[in-house]
Amino acid sequence: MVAALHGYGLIHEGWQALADVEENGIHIDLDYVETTILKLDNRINTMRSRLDNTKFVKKWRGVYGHKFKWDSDEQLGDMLYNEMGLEPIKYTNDGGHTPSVDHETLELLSPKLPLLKGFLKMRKMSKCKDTYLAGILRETVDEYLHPFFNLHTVATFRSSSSKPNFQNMPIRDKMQGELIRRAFIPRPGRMLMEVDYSGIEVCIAACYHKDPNMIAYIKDPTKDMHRDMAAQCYKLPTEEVTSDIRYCGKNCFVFPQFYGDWFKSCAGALWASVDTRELVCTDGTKVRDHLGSHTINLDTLKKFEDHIEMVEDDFWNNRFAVYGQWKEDHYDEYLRRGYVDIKTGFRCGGIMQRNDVSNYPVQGAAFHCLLWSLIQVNKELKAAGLSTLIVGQIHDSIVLDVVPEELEQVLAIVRRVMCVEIRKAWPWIIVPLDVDVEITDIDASWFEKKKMGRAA
DNA sequence: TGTTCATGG
DNA sequence: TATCCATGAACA
Repeated sequence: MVAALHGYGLIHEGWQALADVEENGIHIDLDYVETTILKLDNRINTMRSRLDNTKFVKKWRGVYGHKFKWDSDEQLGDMLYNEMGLEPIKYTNDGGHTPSVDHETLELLSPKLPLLKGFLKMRKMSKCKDTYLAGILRETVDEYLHPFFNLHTVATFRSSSSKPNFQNMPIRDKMQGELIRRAFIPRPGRMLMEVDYSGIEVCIAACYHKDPNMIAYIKDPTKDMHRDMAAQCYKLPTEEVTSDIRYCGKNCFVFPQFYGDWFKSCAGALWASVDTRELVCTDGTKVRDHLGSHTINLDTLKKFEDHIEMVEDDFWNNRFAVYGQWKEDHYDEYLRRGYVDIKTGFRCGGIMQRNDVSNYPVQGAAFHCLLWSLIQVNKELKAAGLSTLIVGQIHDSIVLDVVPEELEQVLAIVRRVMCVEIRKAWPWIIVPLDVDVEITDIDASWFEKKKMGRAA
């Protein structure tokens, strides 16, 4: 019943389905947006007055006079590194000429200059006000926001979103997530639901390289790659790995390695996280003390780098040797042919960096799983005469505005299409695909979404 | 117009 | 040889 879509057809039907999504639009609490902009404006002004009384800002104003600007990174860097004589920690991407003033840097400098914490808070508030709330307000018409979902802008054949970008609304920072996502509400009497593919890029990568150990990790629910890698990186037994420690293994080692990072960079990030996240084992031991207890091998960053170099070697030449070999073979194939193909019917050509050659086909095909599903779900919702609507899409997730009475039927459609039908249409998907579902109460905002149990 | 920073997957 | 893909605001 579900026809296989390929290449052009996928984009054509995807574009039609996303046009429906754009037309549907998402409901916005306009009163909330307007009052929150005013509130943030006041808070930012209050913070600025407070900072105006500090020696640092007085000096800054003295140096720059009428050219003083709160948001000038160049002026801030000049004050910190020239006027105050602070030691640069890292540099911007211009060949080592400009010392950075980004969040990580200011955080590290804040013990010497506590008011920098105020600048960091101000930046977060300004971002919320000027990028997100202002964008939502500017683009909202009659209480509905209609972000664009483009299929023609991205090198990997992923989608993008603009005016406003619906795909980078804050969520990692809880305060910012709440400020912005409270603006997104369901249509009256309805609920917002978000369905996302779990670990889709890892699953799709496995369809290319077919590494048996990776496939085992995906198929066996008792196995956990990120937990195991965190344990190996921090030299811990797996029972001592907390969700915080696992998070560091995932985001400081596993994903960077997949994208082509190398051990020195990973070691630095893993090492720094021990302190910045104050990692503590299940049994209460501090990870810093645990690493210190291995003084013979791990008492310095250099020794830790050596350790992570061995972990990296084991990762690519032992644990995921087939994956590692695929990366090499795949790159050689690109050098011979001058292009790489995506399993969903697209060709990436031209001059590509080594990492791009293995990353593009995975990123593209992973998104196409979401796109294929969105097309089918959209069709089935219409065919069944349901009033539930798709109102957004974020690379590996679909956002729906759900009529409560239709919830069970919608869930059945979504799960069948996303986990079952897609594998019939695309037999090259050789691992199971799973979804996570989050949903709000009736009339509750996007911020208040909660995980939904499998039973429901 | 290009750079830096901040936000997401 | 050295972390992938985006959008967007402010500044110079």
